[in-house]
Amino acid sequence: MVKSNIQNQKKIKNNNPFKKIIFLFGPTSVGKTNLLSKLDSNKYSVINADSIQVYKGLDIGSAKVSKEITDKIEHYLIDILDPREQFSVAKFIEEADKAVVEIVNKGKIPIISGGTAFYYKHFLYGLSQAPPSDPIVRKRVENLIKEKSLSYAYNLLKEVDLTTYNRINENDKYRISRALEVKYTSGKPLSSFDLPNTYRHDMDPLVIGLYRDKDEMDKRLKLRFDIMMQQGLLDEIRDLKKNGASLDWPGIQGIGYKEFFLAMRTGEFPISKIGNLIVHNSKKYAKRQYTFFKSFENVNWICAKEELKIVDLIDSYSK
RNA sequence: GCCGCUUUAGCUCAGUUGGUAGAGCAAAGGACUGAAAAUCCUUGUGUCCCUGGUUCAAUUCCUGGAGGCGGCA
Repeated sequence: MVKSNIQNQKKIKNNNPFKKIIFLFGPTSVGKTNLLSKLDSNKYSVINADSIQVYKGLDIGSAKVSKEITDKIEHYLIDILDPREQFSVAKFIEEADKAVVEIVNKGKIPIISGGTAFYYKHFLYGLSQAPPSDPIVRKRVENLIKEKSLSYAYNLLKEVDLTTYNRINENDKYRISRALEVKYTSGKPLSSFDLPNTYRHDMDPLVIGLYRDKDEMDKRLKLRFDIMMQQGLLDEIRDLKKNGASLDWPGIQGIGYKEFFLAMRTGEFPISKIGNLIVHNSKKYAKRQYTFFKSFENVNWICAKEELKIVDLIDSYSK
């Protein structure tokens, strides 16, 4: 009995679909998509880890992988949600887990690639046991802040969760809201839920971080906007508008969309100005991504220009 | 040509009743507990346009000059 249990465990371990898994991350516009298109589609499939590219109809502004590339190499978690629906890390992990199993069952190796560092982190380590967001409670907290004030909410947090209160800043509305929300839905403070600090599923991943020089990044981001315009970004925005899209749609929070919808709200201003803003916001975003990625462990940092080196690394890991 | 306003951080501008100065944006760095393309934090020495004068002390007051903006010719 005991023996067969051990054997069983061993069997599971050996067949662990999560054992071999590749992470290819880097900031927006660094050249992830181009690299993926160079890989052997019989050996690899891609799982998208980008919080905006999951949305249908947000193609050009999100710099989504083209149909050509998804035809060439299989992609998961692209176009899975309507832009008015809320995606989340939890959904990402759930869907990505399913995709991993599916890919491995096909005899291929999964590559998780995209720019959302938050998703990687929790895919690797898992989430805490804290309750998921409850829209009703979230709304309640939001109203509380509106009626009283943020500092009132912050002081409330001090009463119910001193650890979290000390950890987050008094102006961080986002996190103050979430911390209160957890308290109200579970009755327990957010800080009572520990964050895991080991990899899930006994993963032994290959983690590749792509980078590029600042000047080059800036040039690429600027060029990318021009290409988006050529591809018909304005038509895409117009279609979205026609379908009722607005700033409160989760998908419209994406850079390349929110700037247009903001401009529509505050009164028209020139496309060139919107373009400059989009490029500027993308630069700031890229910087935040680097900062987050730099905090990750076991990363093989490689310049995105060294394509051969990267492909070799992936192939030798996959043997 | 005359009159008025103006010149201070990379940009837009505060300010100092004379004791060499500070906001926003930009830039750089950082954080990240179920919304993360989100949210937030830290970092400000700069010939205070130039020149001469008054003064213990001038970016500040006065003289002259240069640039910008506006008005009148």
